Amino acid sequence: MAPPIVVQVVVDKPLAQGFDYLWDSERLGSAPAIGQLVELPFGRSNLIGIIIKVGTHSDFEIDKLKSISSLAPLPPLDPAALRLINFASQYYIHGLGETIIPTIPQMWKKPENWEKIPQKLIAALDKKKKNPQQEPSEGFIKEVDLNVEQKQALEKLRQCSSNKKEFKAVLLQGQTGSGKTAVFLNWLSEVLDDAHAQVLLLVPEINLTPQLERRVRAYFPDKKMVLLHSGVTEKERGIAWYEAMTGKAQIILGTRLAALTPLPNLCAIVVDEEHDPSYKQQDGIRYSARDLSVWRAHDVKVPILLSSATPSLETWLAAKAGRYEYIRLDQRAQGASLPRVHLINTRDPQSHYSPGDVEKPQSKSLITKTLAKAISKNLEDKKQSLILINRRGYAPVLSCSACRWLSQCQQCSSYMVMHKAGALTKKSVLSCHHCGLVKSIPSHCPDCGNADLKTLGQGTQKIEDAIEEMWSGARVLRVDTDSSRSSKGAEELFQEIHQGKVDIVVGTQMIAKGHDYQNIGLVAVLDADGRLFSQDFRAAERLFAQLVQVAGRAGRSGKEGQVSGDIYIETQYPESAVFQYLLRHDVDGFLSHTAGERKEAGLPPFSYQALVHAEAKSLDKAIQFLGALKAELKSKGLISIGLRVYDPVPKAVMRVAGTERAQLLIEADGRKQLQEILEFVDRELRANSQGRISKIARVRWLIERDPIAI
DNA sequence: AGCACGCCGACT
DNA sequence: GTCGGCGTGCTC
Repeated sequence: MAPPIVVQVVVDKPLAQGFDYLWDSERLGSAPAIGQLVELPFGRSNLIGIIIKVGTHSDFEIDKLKSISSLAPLPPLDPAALRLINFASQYYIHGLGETIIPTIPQMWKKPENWEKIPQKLIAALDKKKKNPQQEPSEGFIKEVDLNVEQKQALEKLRQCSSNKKEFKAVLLQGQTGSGKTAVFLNWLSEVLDDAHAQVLLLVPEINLTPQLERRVRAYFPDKKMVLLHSGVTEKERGIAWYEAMTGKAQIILGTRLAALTPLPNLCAIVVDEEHDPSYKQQDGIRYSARDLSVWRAHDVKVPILLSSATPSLETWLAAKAGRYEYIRLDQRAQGASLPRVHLINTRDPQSHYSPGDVEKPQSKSLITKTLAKAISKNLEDKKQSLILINRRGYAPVLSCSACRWLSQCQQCSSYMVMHKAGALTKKSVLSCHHCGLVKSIPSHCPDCGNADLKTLGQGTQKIEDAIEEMWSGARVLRVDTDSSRSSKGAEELFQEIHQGKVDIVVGTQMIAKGHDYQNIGLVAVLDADGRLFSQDFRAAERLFAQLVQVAGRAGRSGKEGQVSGDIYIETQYPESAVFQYLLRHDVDGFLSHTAGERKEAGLPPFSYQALVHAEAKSLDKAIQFLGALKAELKSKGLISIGLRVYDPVPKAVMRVAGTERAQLLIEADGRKQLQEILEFVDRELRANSQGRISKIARVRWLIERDPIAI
């Protein structure tokens, strides 16, 4: 008798090993293959798993092995997809099973569906074919209509992709309005000349997909495009993923979660706004979709284009050093010019209203005199204004005027934010943005009974009120996650701006992303300083990118030709580098300056970092746990030259929803050194844990490679 | 992770 | 006497 077939599978549990099962070819009706999705009995439940090994041997006793119970009606994940997942698992120190299974859409994870899926799939695809979705298409710029600079960029890109089967990373750097999208879509059109070619197009957030989707449709009306992002329904996502992994879809447009989709005929990757922090996943396996995509392009030998107006320091330095191809677009296409940047020094009394001022508003103004004048002028010119304040709610803290009471959250080490009544909540409330706790507003101070409670600081709601009061005739719209959740969807709010139904928009960073408005004459940024002096060394880099992005919203080309807008930034520190480089629109100067600082301090990208996160009932336990880990590393002689292990510290927001959080920073001069120490840490912690919770003191831990916020 | 097994305290 | 607390160990 032939020896039994043994397959090894991985499952979605925080377990490092695979598990062996018997494969009954007769019952399952086919031979096993690596990458196949199967159902299996596990303990006393049934799970799904992916086959990672096929053979006849097992380290486990063969007659104690259970059998694979069923097989998904799905081709196996292709070898390149498995290599990518395997790399992600090793690089980010995360179990293979819990890396791979979460990338599969829900629809395919239910074995009870498997039998009926084939018919359903055929029906769904048939229906789509009969009623092709008619999205409006727009923004199609033919190659002949590109400007000289764009044509040169396109030519360079073509050279990069002309040698079939060669890896090439390209940075396409150009300010908003320089026509980066038109360049890469024209480039992709050539890549897509091959009828089977697949291209992966990544965008940071779903907000950005509708506009890009319409544009891609305009370029490729005959190509099959699928969308993969969190806004797509489970069923659609299951079908889109299937079409991508079987090579039926040519264009895969999505957010970071699309980066791990198996794509058997992948021929090019584009990462739009490559610097954007939302490419970094912040829970589960904390991967960077941009970094993984670069690895993937290298692995399957295809070109990858990274596009941005403000590249990440990592990418910019790689381009400068010649490791990446460097293509620049320095002109604004279609004749638009750069917005004028104005810094308003809020320490300067001249900026504020003084008692004698004629137009002095009744109440204390939240907006400086300079900015108020500019907004009035902009209203007269019949232009829209965008006011940015990166704080949701009415005020970030409520305080007692008599004692020292502040609206501290009971479960978190942060303050509860005051939200005024609106569609979302019937009454005004205090809300914690960390744990989600909502409380009614106390009428008296809980500590001293004083009835006079005051708000400190301001959020979008308070600014909205202030603006409505100052410009009573103007139509004001607030756009933040609260307003887009309660009344209308974000897309609908954006449409109102597009259609000119609004004069002044008040909102969070949300309004700055992706949407190109045609009639914005003024952009104001209130309270940008909060992020200037953050503990996080990347804060300035992020602030700069955001400011350049919002500045780009002003002064896009109007129908009448050249229109340039103004951007006003209120700050107490106009002399700081971020603002000074912004004033001159000097992206490269800022990056060069930042690179110098980082190099001096030995920070990334001149070193490599990882965090060990720890969560426990008490801060002491979390700190002690990390302290013991550090001591262990020291005693084993693992902290060698070029490797720094810092002391464990409480996190910036130390307590969330009642759990205390701490972290340990590990920094290495080389990637390999970091990999080795992290593998040791993982083995050590796993040996003393059940899952990711330590046996002693019950501390939940997690390793995070290349953290973007410290 | 999720779940059963197991060994000690305060309840019908 | 037993219900249930969570420490410990296992899942092929």
